[in-house]
Amino acid sequence: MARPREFDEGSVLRAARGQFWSTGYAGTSMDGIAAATGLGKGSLYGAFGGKRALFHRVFDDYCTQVVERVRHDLDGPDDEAFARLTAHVRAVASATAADTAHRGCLLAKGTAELAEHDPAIAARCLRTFDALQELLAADIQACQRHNDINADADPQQLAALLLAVLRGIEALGKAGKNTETLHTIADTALAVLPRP
Amino acid sequence: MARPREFDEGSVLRAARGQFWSTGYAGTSMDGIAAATGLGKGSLYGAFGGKRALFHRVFDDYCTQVVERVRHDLDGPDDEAFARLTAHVRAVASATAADTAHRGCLLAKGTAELAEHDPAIAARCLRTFDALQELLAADIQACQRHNDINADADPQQLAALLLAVLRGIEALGKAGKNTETLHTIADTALAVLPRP
DNA sequence: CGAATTATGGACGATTGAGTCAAGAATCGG
DNA sequence: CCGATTCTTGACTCAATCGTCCATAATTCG
Repeated sequence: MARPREFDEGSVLRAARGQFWSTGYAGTSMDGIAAATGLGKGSLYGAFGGKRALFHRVFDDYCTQVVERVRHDLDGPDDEAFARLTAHVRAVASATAADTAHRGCLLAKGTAELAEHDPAIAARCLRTFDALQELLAADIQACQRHNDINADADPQQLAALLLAVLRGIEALGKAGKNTETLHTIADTALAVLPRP
Repeated sequence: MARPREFDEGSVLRAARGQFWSTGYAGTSMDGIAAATGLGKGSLYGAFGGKRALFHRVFDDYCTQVVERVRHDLDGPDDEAFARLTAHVRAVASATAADTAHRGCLLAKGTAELAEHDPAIAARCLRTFDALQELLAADIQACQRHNDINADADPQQLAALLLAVLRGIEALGKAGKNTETLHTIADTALAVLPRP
C-alpha cells in the first residue's frame, strides 16, 4: 500500500552506533550519519524520529546485546560454572586489551556522557548493570553448589565486586593500561575469590 | 607596564571545569563559559588559547588534584596503613554515593570522551592512573611490613585490582547504583584482601 | 489504471559555535 | 603627561548543526 524502505534498518543502526561510539552523542552529527549511510536526512528523521531518539534506540540495542552476550557466556551446568566465570572475566580483559583504539564500551561512554541529563539513559544503564550483576550472582551460586566457591560467601556481594572489577578493567583499558596489567587484574580478582 | 587582568584565573578555571564536567567537552561551548564567567570571548581566548587548550588545562589540574588528594589520604606510618587503605576505599564509595546528581568523575568522563582522539589526554589519564596505582601499592607494602596483609602477595597486583575496583565503583555510581551496593563493593573488596 | 500512502533526497531556515579583530581602557616607566 | 604594552569588549565571519518541508518516486489496493 505504500512505498517500501530502500535502506536496511540494521545497517543504519550499525553505522549510527559506530559514530556515536567513536565521537559521543554531542560530538556526532546527524549530517554525518546521513552521509555515512547514504540516506537523506528526511529518511533518517522519518524512520528514527531525531537524534535523541536514534541514540536511545542504538543504546538500548547495545545494552540488550551486552546482556545477552554475558548470559551466553555464563550459561551452563554447575560443574563448569567456575570455568565459565574464569573465562568470562579473562575474556573481558582480553577484549579490552584488544581494543587498541581505546574506543571503550558504548555503555560506559553513553552513561558517562548522558546519564546525568537523560533519565531514560540513566534508567537503561542501571537496568543493564543490574542484569549483569544478576547473571554473575547466578553463576556464583552455581559455583557454590558445586563447591568451587565458599558456600558462606554472599553471592550478591561477590557479584557486585566482580561487576565493579569488570567495569574498572574497562575504564583502565580505555585509559591505555597495558595488556599485562589488565590480565593481571582479571587473574587477581579470580584468585582472591573465597574458595572452600 | 601593562594593563592587569581583571578576572581571577582560578575562578575561571573552576567555572570552566564545572561546565566541562557537567556537559562534556563537545557539549560545552566557549560562549557558555564566557557567559558563566562574565568574561568576553577575547579575554578567554587571550588567556587560555582556545577550547582544546582550556580543557587540557582544566583536565591537567584536575588530575593533579586527584593524585594529591589520594596521596594525602594514604600517607602516614606503617601501623596505620591498613586503616588508611580501608578509609580511602570507603571514602571513594561514600563520595560516589553522595554524588546524587551522578555527575561522576571528570577524569573518567574526560577519558571516555577524548582519550581515543586526543593523545595528550590519553597520556595524562594513563599517567594519573599509574600514579594512583603506585600510591596504592606503597600503602599495601606498608601494610605488609606491619603484617596486615599477607607478605606473599604481590603489592602491585593488589594495587591494580584495588584501582580497578575503585574505578568500577565510580562507573557504577554514575549509573545510579544505590549507596548500599557501592559500600558493599568497597567492604567486600577490603574483605577479600589476603590477610596473614 | 488511478488513488492513497509512505519513502527519498536535498534545499532551506534558524540557531549555534569556534575563533578573530579592532577600538578603547588600564597600568606604569620615563 | 605620554607612550608602550597588555587586557577587555563585543561585534563579526564563517562553518556546522538540528530539524523541517516539499516535490518526486515507488508500491499496493480497489
